[in-house]
This record gives sequence, C-alpha cells and structure tokens, in this order.
Amino acid sequence: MTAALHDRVAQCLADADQRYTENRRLLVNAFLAKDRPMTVPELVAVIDGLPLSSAYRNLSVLQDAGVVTRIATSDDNGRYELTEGFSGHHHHHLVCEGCGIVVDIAASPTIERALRAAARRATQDHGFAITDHRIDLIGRCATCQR
Amino acid sequence: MTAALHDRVAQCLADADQRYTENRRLLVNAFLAKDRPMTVPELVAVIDGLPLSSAYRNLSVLQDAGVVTRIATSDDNGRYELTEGFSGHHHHHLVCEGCGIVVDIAASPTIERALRAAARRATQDHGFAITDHRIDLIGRCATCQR
DNA sequence: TCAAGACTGAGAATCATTATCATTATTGAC
DNA sequence: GTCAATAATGATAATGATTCTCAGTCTTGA
Repeated sequence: MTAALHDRVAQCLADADQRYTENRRLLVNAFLAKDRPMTVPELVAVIDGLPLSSAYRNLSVLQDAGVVTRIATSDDNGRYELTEGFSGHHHHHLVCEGCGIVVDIAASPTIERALRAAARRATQDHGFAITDHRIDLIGRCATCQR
Repeated sequence: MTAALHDRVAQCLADADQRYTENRRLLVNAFLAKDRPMTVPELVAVIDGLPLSSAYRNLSVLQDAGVVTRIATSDDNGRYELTEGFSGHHHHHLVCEGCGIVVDIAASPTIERALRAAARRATQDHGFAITDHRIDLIGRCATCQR
C-alpha cells in the first residue's frame, strides 16, 4: 500500500528529473504519519537530525514535482501536506485562529457542485481559468475554546 | 454614503480606544477606491508619502478594531481588504497563481447553505466552533494566460 | 573506475513584518 | 486657553521564516 505510494512519488520525482533521496522519503513518511498539514518546525522535530535548510529545499523540490502542496495560513509558518493525488481524497480545511492548527475534513458533493458553477461564472465574468479551489472553515479548536 | 461609512469606522476605532487619524482615513479611502484586496506596497504606492512603518502599524490597528481583514496568500505579500461589514457584501476570492492578484466575487446562496451544513458537521466531528469561512477559486487571470 | 552532475548541510543573505524610540500632535482637566 | 498625560508618527533597527551559497559528498551511467 504505502510501497505503491512511494513508487508513485519516485515516478513523479523522476518525471521532474529529481531523485527520491532518503531525506525526501523521510518527509513523505512524516506526512503519511500525520494526516494534517504540517509546518517546517513540526517536520524537523519529527524527523530527527534533518536540518532546516534541507527540509526547506526538499519541500520545494517535492512541491515542484507536485508531490506536496504548500498552504497559506495567516499565522507566520507555512504548512505543507501531500498533494491530493497522494494523500488519497479531496478535502478541505478546518483552521483554528487561536493556535493555527489545520485539520482535514471531507469535501461534500453539494459544495463541490456549487463550486463548479461558481468557477464557470468566474471564467465568464473575469476571464479567469479556474483550476482548483480551497475552502477553509475558520474558528476555534476544542483546545483553544478552553 | 462614504461619510456614513467613515463615521462607522470612527466608531469602531473608538470602541477599541483608537483615534481615526489622517493616515487611517487615507488607508480606508484607498480600500474604497479599489475593490480588491491590496498589498502594503500597493497601498503606499497609492497613498503618496505614507511610510511603510506607518502603513503596517495602522493596518494592524484597523485590523484589531475589525475594520480591515488580512488575507493569507501563497505569494510573499499579505493582502488587506475592508472587513465585510464595511465593504458591503459577503464575497469570496478569485486568486491568480501567476501574479498573485486577488479579485472579489459574489457568494452564491447555494454555497453558503452547504457551508452552514459543513460547519455543523465540523463542530460535531472535531469540536471546532466555526465563526467564519473562506473560499478561494484558484487559477490564472486573463493577463497571466497570455 | 571515473567523470559529470545531483544532493547535502552549515551558514549567510533576503525580505516582509514588527518593535523601538525620540519627536510631534491630540485630548481632557483645570 | 494652558498644561500635563497620552497617543500617533516615522526613521531606523530587530526579528524571523524562507531562500541562497558553496564546498564537500554521494549517485549515476558510460
């Protein structure tokens, strides 16, 4: 199961003329271990001995190859997660405005349908070619509610 | 019309023990002039003579008072816009992944309804108290499509 | 086995944002 | 109106996440 996933990652990197090195494998495994977007400090804390500079460089390589995605948050640290093709399912995010943590939630068919219509309208009205979307529900996690 | 708006901004700042100074008024007017989220460099370019440090400090004050909202983007600059109560209408964003520009689009009732259901589910399943949401349609603007 | 080129990691550089602080402007009390 | 007390300003320095640099190491394919 995960072996097949690693093969696909390797293929994806190969297509981008990149190798699937030990550090990159450690990063992918860290993402598989937790199913929520993680910051670079979180990643290096989990991957013992990985230098910051290597973490950033390899995340950038994995991002260019389409294996991971960087998500923008309002707190200071960026967060990374496996691209949907690798994490398995289309999902959206629950964002805590207290601590900044981000949790994955399943997408609903109703929302997806409505979004397709909205994308069509955006193309008509503004000339945008829509390729993706992002939905965040914002609030406070159980911990931050005290 | 805009006079009433300025009164409401003044009230909002007063509630936060802040004054509605010239610089703050200039910022609010800049937001009214363009109806899309703007970066700090864009703002100081439009408001002649406004120092960067004053721009950042006053945006922060306006944000704490609930007059402007900072939106997170994946490019390097943050973007600010008037909070919905002041800009007039609930809206979502069209984001160009080429140049990073952000354009407002109207929210659709269908999506809003579906989001309320999703928020209910998030509370049940994850203990989050949802207070807001954010929808971005991501693609390429007419210019960046060449 | 060897050369070409990719990868690594320590440290320096970058750049948006924040903090500092002396100066200036505003306010409320008298 | 005058006078503290307090808030706002803006130049500059500091911060901190991210990116770049570069010399050394590892892979790969011939």
